[in-house]
Amino acid sequence: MSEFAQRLLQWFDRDGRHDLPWQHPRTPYRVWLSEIMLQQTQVQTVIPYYARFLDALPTLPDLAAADTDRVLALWAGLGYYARARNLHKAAQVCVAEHGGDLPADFEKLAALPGIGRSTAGAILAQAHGQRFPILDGNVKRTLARFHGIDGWPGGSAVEKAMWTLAENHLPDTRLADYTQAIMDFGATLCTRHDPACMLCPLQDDCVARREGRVEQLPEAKPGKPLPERRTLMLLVHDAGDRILLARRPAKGVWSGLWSLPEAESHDEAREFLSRHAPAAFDAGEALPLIEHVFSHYRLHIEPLRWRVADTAAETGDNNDLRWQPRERLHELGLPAPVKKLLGNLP
DNA sequence: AAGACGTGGTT
DNA sequence: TAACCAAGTCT
Repeated sequence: MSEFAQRLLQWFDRDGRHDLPWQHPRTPYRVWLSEIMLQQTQVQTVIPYYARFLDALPTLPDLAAADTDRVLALWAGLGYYARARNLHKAAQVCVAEHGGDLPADFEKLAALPGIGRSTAGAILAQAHGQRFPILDGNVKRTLARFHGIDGWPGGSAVEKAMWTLAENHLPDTRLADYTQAIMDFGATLCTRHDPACMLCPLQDDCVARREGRVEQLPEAKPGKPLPERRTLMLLVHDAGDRILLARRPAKGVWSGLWSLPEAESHDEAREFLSRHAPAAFDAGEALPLIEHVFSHYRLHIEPLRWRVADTAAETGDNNDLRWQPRERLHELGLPAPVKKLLGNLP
């Protein structure tokens, strides 16, 4: 076994994390769910979502049979909602084509929506002990430093080289532990800022350490200014404390979630109101502005509120609009700023 | 290849 | 506070 893997495994046995919720029991479904939730998301954030999700949908067939709105409600707040839609879809494919189980074959696994090369490797290694590498942010940071690799790891050339290195470092045994070990190593010791090099089992052979470039590697993604966008959010509620919600379109941000109806202008808002809540004829009450920051743009939200009589509680045959009782908002997935806005409503 | 896709915490 | 960061995948 390579010295690299040997040292990581020894470090893991003493200093790794052995009590994460998805480690006991380490079934394919539980590992899969954890890997999807953990994409671009930290352990501390995931844990409460993971527990709630698994409690509601304990098995893969449960997930496959669940209503989409229920799945999105369980995911709401975690972000990157395509993960939830793909998870749901993949579960249905597993039931339809793989006997209700996640396939234990790399090609079949990676063909499922939401499972890329790294996640497929993570599942096979952790749930089945198969010998596949992963290449997540932890591994990229570890390899960039250990080998002194320049360039942003998101670039294709650097990433390709790193896949090869990741593969070459794999041990012949203990693949589940090794996979967890290198993630724990990156997450708790070889951290982005202030890594604990003094405690590092690889410090003697680390190129970045030797060259004093630990804080400089890996190179950051080339930055760009955030574009700004704005929208009006129309908060219409009736005397029965029902709130008019609109389903987000299939394309774009928050797709599939339920949110407040939006308009680009006050004229457009007035037009929407005249169609769906004709009792609201005044200008609407301006609520405090909200600034919501995404990874790719900054959104300025101008919320406007109308109170209408409950006679307005009709949406006709429009499936993308509904009057939702306030006490049943938790049954639907709402975007974080919308959930916050409705939760803070006086 | 580069951008879309969330959110909350840290610096 | 603005910028950066965290267990990627899809198009």
